[in-house]
Amino acid sequence: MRDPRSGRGEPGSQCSPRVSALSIVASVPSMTSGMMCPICPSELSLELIDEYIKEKEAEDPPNQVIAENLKLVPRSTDPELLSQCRALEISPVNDTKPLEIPLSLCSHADLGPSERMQSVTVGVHMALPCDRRSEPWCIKPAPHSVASCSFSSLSSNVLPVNDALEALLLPKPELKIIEQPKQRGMRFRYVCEGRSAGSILGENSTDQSKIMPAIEVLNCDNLKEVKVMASLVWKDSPYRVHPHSLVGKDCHDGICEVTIKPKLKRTHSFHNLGIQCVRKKEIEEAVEKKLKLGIDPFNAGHWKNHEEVDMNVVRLCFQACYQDSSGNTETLGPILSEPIYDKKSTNTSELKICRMNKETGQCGGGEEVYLLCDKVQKDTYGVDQKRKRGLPDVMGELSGPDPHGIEAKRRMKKPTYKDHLFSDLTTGTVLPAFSQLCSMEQPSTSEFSSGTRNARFQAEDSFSDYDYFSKSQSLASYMGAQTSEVKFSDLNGAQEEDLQQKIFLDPLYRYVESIPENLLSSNNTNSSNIAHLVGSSLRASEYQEDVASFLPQLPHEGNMKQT
DNA sequence: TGTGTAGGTCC
DNA sequence: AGGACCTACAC
Repeated sequence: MRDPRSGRGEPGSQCSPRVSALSIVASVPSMTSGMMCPICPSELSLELIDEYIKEKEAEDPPNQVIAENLKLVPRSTDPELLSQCRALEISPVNDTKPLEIPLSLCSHADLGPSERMQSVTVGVHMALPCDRRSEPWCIKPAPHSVASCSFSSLSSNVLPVNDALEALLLPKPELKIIEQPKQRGMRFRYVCEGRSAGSILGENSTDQSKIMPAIEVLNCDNLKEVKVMASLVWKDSPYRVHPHSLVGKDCHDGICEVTIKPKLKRTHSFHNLGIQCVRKKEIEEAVEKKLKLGIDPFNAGHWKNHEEVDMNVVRLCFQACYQDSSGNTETLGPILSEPIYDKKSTNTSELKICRMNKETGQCGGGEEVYLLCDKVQKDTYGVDQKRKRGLPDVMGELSGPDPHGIEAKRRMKKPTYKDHLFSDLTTGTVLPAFSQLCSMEQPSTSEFSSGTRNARFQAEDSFSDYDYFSKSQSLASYMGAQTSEVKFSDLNGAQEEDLQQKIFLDPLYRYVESIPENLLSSNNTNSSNIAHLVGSSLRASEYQEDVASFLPQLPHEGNMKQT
């Protein structure tokens, strides 16, 4: 068999049609056992190809570059092969039209129909549009790149013909991100913090198993080495260079450079890659420095209004370069990771529930659960999605026809607010912020305005944004999937009207919905219909962290306390 | 001028 | 790693 790296093979052996920088079209109406493959080292066939190219060169001068660069060396005079090779046809090639080589001489007697046609169009290599000429991945595109550098570099003076054809027919190397960075959870660090900037984790990383962002270079088996560079760019187009820097292992000047030896390993995991942020007043200086070093993957250039840049989010940008078999430098990328958000920033970190007034609810519904949250965002992260789920518009109520909740109170009789707080002291944790509100009787949303200033602001934030509760979606989804139908009449003592009052925390409400009928028998008393949020023995601050762990155990009965 | 908040620093 | 603190700035 043919060695994919050396391009050497045994005459007469079978080989698969290769595709590479040129489009190779194998149109084989029929295969004859014992035929020779022109791609394998069958010198006579190469001679014929050479002759054919010369003919085409005469007919088609614009493709002269091909004929100049591709000169084939005859090595065989096998008459049988000669007759087969006469069937070879090569069409002229230009930037848009693929070179077609019918592989009618192949000895693939056992090829299926789908294997007889192979065609891949690979255009002109995308050179990086930047001015970092000193760096290998910043090569300006040639004015008239014809079917890539790897093709134009073919020269009989430099390469044996098999290598030349190998270069033509191998798939083009490709740069790929195989492990995206974790988007949230890492804090950008200032230089003044005098510490490591930590490590960007991979999206699949867990506490038990650390996984780092990783890239892979595909189709690079024949390459000695591939240099990979990572830098930081804006989250959005035009993906300008970001003032923040990558720091850590293999980093310098705000970028990270590593060398991959594909014969040993085609992948690279970026360990100890941190993000060091610059102060706002240092943005311009940082950007200038990078641009002077030629770090500008998308050639997005200079930008004057430094307020434009979002300092709380970056993308990793990967580029790679390698030398082909003729010594020409080829580039891969740039490719972009998913955005990485600064954990410290309120605007980009995940919402966190710091405190909640209770973790249990009446099965009859109609209760309110109050959450105090940290990292409440004022952009619209996740809001639209959750609003579509039909959660109540609490802030909207304040500007609605019943801002004080008087009409709402008149319509329903619900437990007093004190009841909410103290109805189940065995599990609920009444926290200071709420204790300031305890004297109020069942407040409507607007009544929070009459609380202490601190509590009011916390409450407003919490209520307006409680639906950010990131885990609630997965919880709600799970519960949605588990929901069994509950007839209102089955709920002992509960009125349909009560049930139709959605409580604030949607997952809890769905939880109530999901109560199996056998737990809602007429023997139950009103007070027994208490739905407990699983993990309610946790302090509220611990609750959020634990949601994920209890989700898989959520069959109804096991998570429902009867008190 | 008071207040809240984002940015930045310290521990 | 992440909370606390300080400061500058916007409103």
